[in-house]
Amino acid sequence: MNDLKTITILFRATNTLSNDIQQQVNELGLSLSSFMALEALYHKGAMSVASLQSKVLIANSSLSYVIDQLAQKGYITIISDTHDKRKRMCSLTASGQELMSDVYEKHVARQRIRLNRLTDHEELLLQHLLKKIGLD
Amino acid sequence: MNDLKTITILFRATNTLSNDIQQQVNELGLSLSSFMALEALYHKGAMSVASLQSKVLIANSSLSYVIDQLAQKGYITIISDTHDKRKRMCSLTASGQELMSDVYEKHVARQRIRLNRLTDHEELLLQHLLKKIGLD
DNA sequence: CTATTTTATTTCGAATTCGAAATAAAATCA
DNA sequence: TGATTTTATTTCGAATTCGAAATAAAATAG
Repeated sequence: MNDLKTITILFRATNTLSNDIQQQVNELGLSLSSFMALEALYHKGAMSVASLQSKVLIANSSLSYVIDQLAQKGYITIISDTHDKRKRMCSLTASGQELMSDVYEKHVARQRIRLNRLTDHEELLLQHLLKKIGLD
Repeated sequence: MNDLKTITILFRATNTLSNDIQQQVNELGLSLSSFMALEALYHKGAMSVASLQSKVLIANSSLSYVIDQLAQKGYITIISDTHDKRKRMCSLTASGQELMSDVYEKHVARQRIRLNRLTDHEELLLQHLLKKIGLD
């Protein structure tokens, strides 16, 4: 192997999936980044901005903007940590919870249709191969 | 399988690779999009804006901006097609050619280091699996 | 205990990105 | 042919994104 065809195919696959998700979440008035932030909070519960950043893979300056948007829409609250005043904890509001419980199952169902083109064995294999090249 | 872990891993891997490439091409004063456009022209030769768009996977309005930047830097020329005046053909200038022949091999070498964590067989398998979920 | 370094986050300005509307030329239709 | 539709591309304004600098609090060092 001496070309970058794999990268082309990887980028193209990611583009297809993320466009599809983006289209869905845009109907909720959310960007993909915003949705991923909500998703992290929905599954892992309240966390600091830095923790959230490590989950959603966007620059810290961008994340400030994103969480500000989400707070303005009333989906999350951001409060300073009592013990470490540098930290600000993000958590879903009732409205954010409600949004995600309305929407998340449909999101999974829709994306699973695509992923189910693979057998369980193939899907695990794909995960394994992606992890190998995705580290660092 | 009933979760979206695969998508998380896919996005994370793509993020890692694209950040790495981005970092390299930023040193040349190029964005990832600009570099991908140059790459397409370098390998497939002159083509219309629409053809280029199908290769680089960015919105048409964004591509207008990108090729304008590249033209301003002197890496490409954009000329109207004589036969179909709607079309505008993009092609590398001598300077653009020179840039890519200086830089492309290093780019491949660097990315191959990462991809070579996989055997040839695994890499072909990864391509196969990604194509399955990447269609549409 | 003060000074320095590290960690957490935001602000700022600039670059990039997008969708929708606009423009213009080619193709098709009636 | 003239009218309409389709195709190719750009322009516009707004949203998102980033990197670098700024801010502020905690941790560490001397």
